[in-house]
Amino acid sequence: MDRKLLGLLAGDATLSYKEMGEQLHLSAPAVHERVKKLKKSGAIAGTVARLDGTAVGRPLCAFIHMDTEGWGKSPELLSIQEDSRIEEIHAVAGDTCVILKVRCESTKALEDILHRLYQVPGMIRTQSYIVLNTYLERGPGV
Amino acid sequence: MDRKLLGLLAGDATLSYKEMGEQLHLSAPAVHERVKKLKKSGAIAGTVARLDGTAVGRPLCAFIHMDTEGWGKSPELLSIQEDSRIEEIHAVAGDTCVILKVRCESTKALEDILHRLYQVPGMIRTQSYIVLNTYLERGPGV
DNA sequence: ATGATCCGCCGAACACCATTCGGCATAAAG
DNA sequence: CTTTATGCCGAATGGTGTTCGGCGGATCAT
Repeated sequence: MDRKLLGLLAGDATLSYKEMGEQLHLSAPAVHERVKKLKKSGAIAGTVARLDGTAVGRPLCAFIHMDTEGWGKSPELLSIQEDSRIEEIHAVAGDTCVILKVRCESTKALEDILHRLYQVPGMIRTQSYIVLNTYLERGPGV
Repeated sequence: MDRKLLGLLAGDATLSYKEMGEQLHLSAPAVHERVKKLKKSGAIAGTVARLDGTAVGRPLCAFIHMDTEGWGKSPELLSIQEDSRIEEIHAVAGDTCVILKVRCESTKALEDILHRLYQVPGMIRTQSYIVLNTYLERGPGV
C-alpha cells in the first residue's frame, strides 16, 4: 500500500490527497498520515521540481570516469559539488574509481569542468562519455 | 529572477508561493504566474517526490555500459524501461554505446537485469560499475 | 472467551493556501 | 501623445492541507 503511494508521489507530487485517496481507496487524512510517516522515516527524501536541462541553458550532459591514485574522498573532490553543473558523484567498483554526472552549457564548459577536476590531487586520468540522447531519466521508483 | 525561482523549486517544491515571494521580493500571485509560465514552457518538467533507494528496498545502485553492434534504439532496448529498476538510459559517445543507471534490491537482482539486457539483439558485452557510495545526487540545477 | 491496548481509518471542522480578478505602473510601439 | 502589452499588486474566493475526536479491527494477556 505504501509502495503504491510512493509510486504515485514519485510520478507526480502535485496530486491532492483526495485524488491519491481515490486511487488507493483511502480517505484524504489517511493518505496524509502515511505521507507524513514516509517523510519522517526518510523514504521520501524531499519534494522537488524536475527541471529540463535544455530549457535552463544546459543542453550538454556527460558522464565522467575519474581514475585516482590512492583512495579517498579528498576535500578537493567534495568541494566540486558546489559547482551546480555537477549533478552526481559516485565512488564505484570497476575499472575506474569515481563516476560523475555533469550537465553544462557547452563543450567549452565541459572542458572547464575537466580543468577543475585535474586540480584534484592524485588525479590520474579522466574519461568522458557525452550523452547523445536520453531515452529515460527518472528517480528511484517503486 | 526566474533562475532564482527555479533554484528554489529544484531544492524544495513544497515552499508556498508566499515564502518564495519573500525571498524574491515578489508577491504570491506574481510567483504563481512565473511558475505557471515555467511549467508551460517546459522548464519545469514536473514535480516529484525524491525517494530514498535504500528505504524502498533498493540499496544497490550501478551503472552499466552496453556495447552493441550496429546502432539503433531497438524496441527491445526501449522496452526494458518498463522495469522500474532501470532509472536512466543514455546513448553516449565514447568507448561504449549506451549507459544505464539501475537501482535494485541485491546483486542477484542485478544479475537478473543483466540477463534481460543480453536478450537485446545485437548486444556484444556489458560492463558494470557498482556504486559503493554516493556523495552527491541531485537533478539539474540553476 | 473476555477485556485492554494499540493501530489505522474515517467524517467533520478549521486555517491556510492556491488561484483568479480588477486595476495600476512601466515600457515599448505606433 | 496615444496605444498596447507586460508584469506586478491587493483583495476575494474556492479548494486544499491539516488537525481533532471517535470508531472498528487486530493483537495479546488474563
